[in-house]
Amino acid sequence: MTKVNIKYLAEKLNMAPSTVSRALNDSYEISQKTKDKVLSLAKELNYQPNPYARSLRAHKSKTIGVIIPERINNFFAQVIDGIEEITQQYGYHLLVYNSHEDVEQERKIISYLLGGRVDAIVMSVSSQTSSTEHLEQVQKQGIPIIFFDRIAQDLPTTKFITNDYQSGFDAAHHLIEIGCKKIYFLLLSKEITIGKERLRGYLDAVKASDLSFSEDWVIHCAQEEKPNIDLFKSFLFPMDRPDGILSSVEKLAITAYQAIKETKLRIPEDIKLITFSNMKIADLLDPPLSTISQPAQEIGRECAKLLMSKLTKTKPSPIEDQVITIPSIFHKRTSS
Amino acid sequence: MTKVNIKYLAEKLNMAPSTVSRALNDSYEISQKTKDKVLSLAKELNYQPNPYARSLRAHKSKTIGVIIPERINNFFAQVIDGIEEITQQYGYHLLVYNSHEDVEQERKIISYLLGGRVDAIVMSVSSQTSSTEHLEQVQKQGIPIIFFDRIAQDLPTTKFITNDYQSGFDAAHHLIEIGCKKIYFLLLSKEITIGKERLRGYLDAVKASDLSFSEDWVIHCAQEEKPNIDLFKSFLFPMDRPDGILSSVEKLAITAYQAIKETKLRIPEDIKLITFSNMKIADLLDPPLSTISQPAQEIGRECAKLLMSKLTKTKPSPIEDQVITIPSIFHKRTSS
DNA sequence: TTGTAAGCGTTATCAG
DNA sequence: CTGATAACGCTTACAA
Repeated sequence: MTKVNIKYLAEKLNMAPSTVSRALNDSYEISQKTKDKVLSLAKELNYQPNPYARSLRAHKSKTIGVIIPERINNFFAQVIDGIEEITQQYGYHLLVYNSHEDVEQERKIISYLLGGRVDAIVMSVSSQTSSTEHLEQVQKQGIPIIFFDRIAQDLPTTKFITNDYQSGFDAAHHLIEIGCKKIYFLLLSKEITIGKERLRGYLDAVKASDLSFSEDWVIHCAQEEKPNIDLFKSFLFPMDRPDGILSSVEKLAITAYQAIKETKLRIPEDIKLITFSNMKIADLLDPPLSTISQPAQEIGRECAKLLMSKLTKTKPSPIEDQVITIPSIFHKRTSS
Repeated sequence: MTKVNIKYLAEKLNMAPSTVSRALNDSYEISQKTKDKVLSLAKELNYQPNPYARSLRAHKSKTIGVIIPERINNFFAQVIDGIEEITQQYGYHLLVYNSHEDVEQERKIISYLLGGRVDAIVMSVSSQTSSTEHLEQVQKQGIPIIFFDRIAQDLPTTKFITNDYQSGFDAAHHLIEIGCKKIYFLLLSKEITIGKERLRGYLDAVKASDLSFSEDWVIHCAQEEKPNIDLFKSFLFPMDRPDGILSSVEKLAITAYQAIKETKLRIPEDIKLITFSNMKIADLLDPPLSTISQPAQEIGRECAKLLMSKLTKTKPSPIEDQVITIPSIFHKRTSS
């Protein structure tokens, strides 16, 4: 475990460390002969530059922090794949954190990242996140932070979302068109923007129809599966049950499927269901599940492209305060 | 974007940087009064230590590198959650990389990690990985590396796996018991250990029976979905098709479901199917899919515990060369 | 109990 | 074209 560093190479070669450094960085002011000597020894001894010395010197880490609220979720996995696809082309690394939908965790993670560990942050906020002081902190420290999907609306930065309002509207409208009279909306949290927007679309569609909407059509769900199962069964069993469900996130739709199975109701005959989801196997469910799927990889790529363009520019321009919308796609399947 | 560092604090407080440093680190040789002053100013100015300066000095990064072959996969997501659960208790960070089942990518990632960027690596090798020079490199550099699930058998280190042989045997045995006469085995790659072990279990079970086993019962699949669909249909259509399938990984089982759907064969009447998988919603598939599910979170936790115990010890002991088995669980559902 | 100084590995600046 | 030197922010002997 000999530590081969620039100094060591320099000694071996009878050169100054600075010369070695320049040769390694292919500086124009070094002769080809010297470069060759240095490179070949470096290769032979398997020299690897110390990233932390570099970071310390350069004040940048070539590392991006990614914070998601849930890891076991295709959507977020796809987004990260998209981010990585771009960032790795620029030699950037990804520090990935799971906030588990918990603001406290989120705050802690943010505080870790404040010391310059990352050059930028891309995140989707937890469903509990209402106050955004901790996120403002990040900006104050001069660390670029951008959001996707679950965004912090008030922070002046770029946010990537899908057309949540329109998708919510369209999905609800579709349910109405195929004959649903009582359509429930499954909401994970009223804090998060996507929930709000999807809900708004749903509400507008329902209210524009001649259905007799009532506030209790909007179901405020828990994070955990157990209470949700009970909650869902409580409104599925009675005679005045809904005949349509629009779920704002995949997790709740899965739970709904389970609850419906237990009630012996049939999909889509007795109850129709649509959900926002990036599940690969919606086709294979019983019955195939209608989904609104988000362009997850693309969202990730766009986030990364934006950051890379900002970070690799010598004269850094600030990140614009804007919302960029990448449309989702509705996949009609048997469940609706 | 004022950079508040120790020097800056020291100036403000009229103290030496070393005093501030010691106070921040709660050194016993600093008076309570001084500590209070330092801490309060640090808090006020929101001081965050520079992790890279620390890393450079301490020769450790408090960072673990995680390499997986696929991110959109519940198993790996769960493992990472398990790892993070433990490492964050110790203040460690996770650099996560996706090799996309590609050895070249894997090599590249490893080379990034060689410079001391991480204190240890936990990984699952790509299905293409046969030679392991690049992994030996890591050990030579003195960086602890451990494996889970897809292991590099020959490297002297700790590997966490599940009882792949036994599970393969049991699943095949189960298929035989419920009447299958011709059981195909879906193999992703003959390079990876889990494939080999699961296959070995399957082979032993089949050969111990009175089925007329033939080599072509073992299907060597491609990485991509398209060719696999065609491959599967090519053996599902003929009269002498199999009546049982054991899939060594989730991805192939999904593809098999799709192919079977297209052939109009019925599961489980015409063909029975079992797969290794950590899918949450096997229950909701049509029909519910029998799975062998691995204790993913626990595997992650165990990997992390081992590393943490090694890394946080002052007198570091080497990582033992051993294979630790954590058993999988068979969930019988309708598909078998 | 506090201060001084050196060094972790790199690279930019300034000389030569 | 190459060498010496300083500095990034932090910690730790060693001094006081």
